[in-house]
Amino acid sequence: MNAAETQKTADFLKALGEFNRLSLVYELCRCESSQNAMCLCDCCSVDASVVSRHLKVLAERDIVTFDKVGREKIYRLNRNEVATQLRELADLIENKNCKRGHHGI
Amino acid sequence: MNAAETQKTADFLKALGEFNRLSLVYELCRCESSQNAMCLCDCCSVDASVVSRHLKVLAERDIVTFDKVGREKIYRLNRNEVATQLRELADLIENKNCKRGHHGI
DNA sequence: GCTATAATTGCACGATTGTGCAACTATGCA
DNA sequence: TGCATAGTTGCACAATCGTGCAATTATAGC
Repeated sequence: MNAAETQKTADFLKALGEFNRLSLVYELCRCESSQNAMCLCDCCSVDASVVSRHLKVLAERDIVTFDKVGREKIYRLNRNEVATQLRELADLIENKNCKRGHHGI
Repeated sequence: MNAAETQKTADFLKALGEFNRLSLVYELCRCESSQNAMCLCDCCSVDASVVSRHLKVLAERDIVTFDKVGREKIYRLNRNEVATQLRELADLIENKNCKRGHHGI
């Protein structure tokens, strides 16, 4: 596990590890349909500019994606990608794909 | 998903979402045997006091546990618990256990 | 064109966080 | 009893972060 990979994983977890951002993720998770940013504002009681910045962070980590429709941005959760990343980390931590080293099992 | 649960999950992810803390987790993951704090210092080049604080954070979130042996604290990773939490979140995000709502699928 | 709405950006500010150093506590060992 | 080692804590500081407000950009609709 090199430093760049570790940093990337840490950034991913950090993006999810903030109350309002995780609330946005849950909100997108709950709704089958995609949501624009204004709609997402309702789920966490902060200014629209704050939601905008949080969504930007989530998009930078590929946790959410959006389509631009007119003047709106329609966000959706990257369910598979996020779930896969979490499961890969879970597998790693359970040592399912660690090479067995000098100590043996 | 109530606020307290969301906060708890966010705190868990935040604890993992820092470079040196995640490095400590990886180090504990890599070694089959448990490690004391001084040994863990080697994996991230920071002061011992910093490692001490990071391990405290990880222990508070039940990511690691320790046994006190003499003047040493022998740390081990709570593999199953951490992996389970990550997988539960993955399942939630993939909507495996969300009730299908007003929009239908 | 003009106005309303969606979203972003600049700015400021307070709070939190990661860090190193020095001092401290606690335990093992001679 | 004295010294060495493991680990923690207090303090200070810089950096990051989350936030609100005001101004700005961009687009839809009249």
